[in-house]
Amino acid sequence: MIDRGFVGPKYYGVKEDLRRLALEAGPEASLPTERALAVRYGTSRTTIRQAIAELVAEGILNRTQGKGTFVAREHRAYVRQRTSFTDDAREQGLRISSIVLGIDYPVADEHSAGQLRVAPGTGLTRVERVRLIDEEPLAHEVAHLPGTLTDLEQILEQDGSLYAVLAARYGRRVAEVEDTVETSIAGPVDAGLLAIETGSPLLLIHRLGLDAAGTPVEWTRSVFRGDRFRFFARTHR
Amino acid sequence: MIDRGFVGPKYYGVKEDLRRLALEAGPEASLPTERALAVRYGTSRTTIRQAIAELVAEGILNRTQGKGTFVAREHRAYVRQRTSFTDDAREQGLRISSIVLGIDYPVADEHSAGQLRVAPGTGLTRVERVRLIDEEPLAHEVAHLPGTLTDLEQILEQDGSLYAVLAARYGRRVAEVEDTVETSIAGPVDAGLLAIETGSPLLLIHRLGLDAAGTPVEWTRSVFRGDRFRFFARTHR
DNA sequence: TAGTGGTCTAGACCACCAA
DNA sequence: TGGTGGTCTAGACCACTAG
Repeated sequence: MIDRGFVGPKYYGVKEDLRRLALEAGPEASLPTERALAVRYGTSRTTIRQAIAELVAEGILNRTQGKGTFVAREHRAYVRQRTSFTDDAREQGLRISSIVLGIDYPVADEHSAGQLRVAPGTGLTRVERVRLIDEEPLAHEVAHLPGTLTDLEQILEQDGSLYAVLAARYGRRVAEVEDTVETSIAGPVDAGLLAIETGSPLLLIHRLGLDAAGTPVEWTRSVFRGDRFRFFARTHR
Repeated sequence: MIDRGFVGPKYYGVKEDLRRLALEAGPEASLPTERALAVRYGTSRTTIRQAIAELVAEGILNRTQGKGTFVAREHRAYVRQRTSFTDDAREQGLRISSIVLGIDYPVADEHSAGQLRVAPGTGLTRVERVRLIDEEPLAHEVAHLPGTLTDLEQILEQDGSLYAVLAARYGRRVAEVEDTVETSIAGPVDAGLLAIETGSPLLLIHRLGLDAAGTPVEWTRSVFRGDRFRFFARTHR
């Protein structure tokens, strides 16, 4: 609605041109090598890499050391419409799975105690997982549960839904959830777990699950791949 | 919970060291120049810039051409708890304002018609604004309203809240909103409007406002600064 | 005008992958 | 082994800010 004449730096022109090429070439197509692009555009490889880097951050391109640079499959389709990752995904007919990285039993520090509304020093159960959709890692989650639930591990392997296990085994039903959503940047750990590059944008979501009485049942910190995930919320005014 | 030994590339060590320095120095503190840091760390300026770039993307640092690099004021405190930016901000005691970039009257294309559930070709009112908090640009919004509301401009200047104007002047009350939240990357236009760098992470939010009968009243595309904004949602299961 | 960050170059070596 | 992307260098010039 406002006419914006704009001429940016050279890498920006390259970037927009590559974006167009990627769109035409379609998913899975491979791009020329960085060195070839540098020749084609009459620039240095650095300039090409700056352009590619931003397109990777936007989820348009993927690149793998030793292999090459490719047009990403476009599917930012996953939403979080209800309250359970498992339910959401099943509803969309997606094959979901989890890798349990670890379960341990720390005592509540000041922050987690405040979130879960228990006394600092209370025993907690902490579950660290990577969530996958169609075999692709999508999220890294650390859930904090009040109490020491020592038989959680075996149960979780059967049914990937933490909420279902909490309800069926422990009688803790989540009736309401509070989410905060913000952006974050992948550090090397999250980048490795999610198979993305350091510096990629993430959605950082903190979720507090409450039972019908308003008692906290679960407090989870999750990072989701920013290029694959879309958060959905419906609010009555 | 999982021990992760990690030694990254050189720029990553510099980055984490600068992060610590920034934390110690406190908000508004100025960093040494890139050239000075290059000498201090025994690297090239390129390496220093890569470290700084990621800290800027995380909202830890700001930099301005010709001035220098500074520790950002930490305040990612703004939430969107209710349904109106104006209400949310007032509730938190923040000074908010808007700049109306333009109002025009396009006809609905296929996509906006689908969102607003009107026939393609229907007249719309489009309002493009920059939203500011404490004089700082925070969001860039383009709202689409069904119908041709030609006297909107003067009214909006008096009361910044589009929702309030829609209710008071046109009897359209928003009873429910649906938000989708995803990440995006600032292009040059958004970067200029929001006073951030190209490539900075953004929260891209699409909001559909419905009245009590479920009729769409407003459909808005917003980009929020990812380093300053936190989205909040409460959902009953 | 001096100094800052912004962009770009041409090249080097490394880490990883596939044949 | 050859080719890819990943990191890094030493330097150049430009655009912008401030005194």
